[in-house]
Amino acid sequence: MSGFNAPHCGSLRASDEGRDVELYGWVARRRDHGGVTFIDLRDRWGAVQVVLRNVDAEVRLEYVVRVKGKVSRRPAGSENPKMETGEVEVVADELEVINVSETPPFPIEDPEEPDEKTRLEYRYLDLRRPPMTQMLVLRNRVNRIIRDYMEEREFVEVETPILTRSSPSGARDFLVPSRLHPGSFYALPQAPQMLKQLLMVSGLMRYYQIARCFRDENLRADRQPEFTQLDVEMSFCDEEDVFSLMEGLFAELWREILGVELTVPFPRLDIKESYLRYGSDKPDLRYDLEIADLGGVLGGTKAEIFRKVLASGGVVRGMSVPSGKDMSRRELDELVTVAKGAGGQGLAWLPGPLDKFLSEEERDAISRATGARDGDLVLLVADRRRKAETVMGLIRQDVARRRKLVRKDEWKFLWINPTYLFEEDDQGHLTYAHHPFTRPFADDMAFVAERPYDVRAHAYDIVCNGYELGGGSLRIYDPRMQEQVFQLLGMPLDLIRERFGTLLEAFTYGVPPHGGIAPGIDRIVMMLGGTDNIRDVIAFPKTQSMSDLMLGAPSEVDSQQLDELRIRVVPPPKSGS
RNA sequence: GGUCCCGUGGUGUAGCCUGGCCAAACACGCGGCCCUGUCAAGGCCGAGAACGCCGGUUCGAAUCCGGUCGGGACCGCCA
Repeated sequence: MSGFNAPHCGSLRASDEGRDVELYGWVARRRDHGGVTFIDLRDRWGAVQVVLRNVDAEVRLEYVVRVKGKVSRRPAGSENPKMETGEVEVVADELEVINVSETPPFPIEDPEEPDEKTRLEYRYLDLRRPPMTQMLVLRNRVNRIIRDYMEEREFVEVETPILTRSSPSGARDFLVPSRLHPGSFYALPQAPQMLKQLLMVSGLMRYYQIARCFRDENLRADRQPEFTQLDVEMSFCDEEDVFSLMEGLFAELWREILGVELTVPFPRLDIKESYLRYGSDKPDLRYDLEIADLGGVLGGTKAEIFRKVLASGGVVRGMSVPSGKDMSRRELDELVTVAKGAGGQGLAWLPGPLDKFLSEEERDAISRATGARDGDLVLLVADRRRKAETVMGLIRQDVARRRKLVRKDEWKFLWINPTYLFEEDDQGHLTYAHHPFTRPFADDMAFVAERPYDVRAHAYDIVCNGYELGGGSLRIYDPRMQEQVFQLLGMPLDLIRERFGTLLEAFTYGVPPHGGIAPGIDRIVMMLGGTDNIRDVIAFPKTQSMSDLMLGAPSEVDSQQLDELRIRVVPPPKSGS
């Protein structure tokens, strides 16, 4: 028996009328009328109605069956416009149950989704649900379009190792112990960053890879410990080359998959402006809410809370909510909870309890700065700059969602560019915002000693509808500039040599100017598939606590394996003791 | 490391705030019977959960409190 080349259940159409077919699939639904029974037979391509009359067989949901019969046009009036195959049915004269099925732990055909936990435990059944199967197919189409696009432009896909060495980006590594070198470990790649730059030294000129990356950091709805990037690096390029390459790719994906024509080039937004106006480095521009800095208009305020914050170097930010005066106290309290949940002090609003602490001139100035009109409500946050921005950004999202201000049919792509070379770490020290090979604006290096935080970098993120879809930069190829950056960072020579030695040495043998980018494929598929859950676009994902509920990973291993690796496990301290 | 939400038959929900009428309701599914044109088929009958786990409060807890485990969202973290 081979059903491999059998016609697809989901592909039968009126034009197939009269064909004798043999179908293989799963029983998706059964409608037993006594004398006649209908089953919907499902395969990867869809489902078709099979008519069983005088066919003797016990069929239940999810049984695997073979059906022999004739494709017929359905009797007039009984067509089902809801099914792709609804014009036809297969009149069976033979039905074989190849395998029976237990009642599945959740219904395969129900549009209602079961609990995430159950889905992940029985992932193979979850993937049998048609929307999930379709998501896998979609992801495959995305990969294929990407490969075609890159190949057409003469990029070469190169595979890089999974067992590698810690790379110069800031996340925690996953480690793999070495049996032959006890006490030494491989690291799984956070990204093939250094290797793709080495390939530029190799003269490959145009590299790409659909690359698996691993980061041992805490998860979010759009973050998994292992994820896939379209890793790209190119020689002799400038930013415009990277931008137009990517704009072309996204335009192609959106056209092919959604039939949507994106407007290119994408707009660009300075990272500082993005934080100021939207409270985020990945703003969702499908709604118009904008944040204003109120430090200027409140410079001389007598209102204690604002005065204090400003005096200690903090900021006051405000945002007007159109017709927001109708917001209930309860709704405002919920916003306060959002603010506090993000670590903020709270949230104030105008008009509101604060009115009496502000002069009329101040209130007018706030209205002007935030663009508030009659009937609008101004939300205010006072805090350290970073915190105020985070809080305002979350409030902005929340307000947009609850007031239904999001224009759901829009695709708001933009580049976050330029960005800045350095940022402040926890201790207030200078540190690199990206990675230490990010190329600064050459002109800005003139004032690097005086105003290091104002030095712009040739680095960019691509953002769509509030998601960061990828980021990259042009890299430093001038050894003197590189040395200068390391010096500014105060990195000791031996540390530099240890972490970046290979790359720096390679750069002494003729390095071309180069740069790249790495869009996240999982998030791209999320956008195209219309889901906000990254687990939906990964066949076998992990939970928020990084468990695989189906396989039971991670698991303990037997002591013999540990002995071989010369590893001893120190049990975690009991909590409370 | 922190904050918040959730955990009730196979599945999805209700009940929980305002303890007792809840050995727990509804729908789907499941088992049986009837039915030759349905398509979330229909009709009748039936089985199935002491309410994640542990402890406490109380005369009495699915409902209140504490802890714990698991899932989710977010902050920190992470490109």
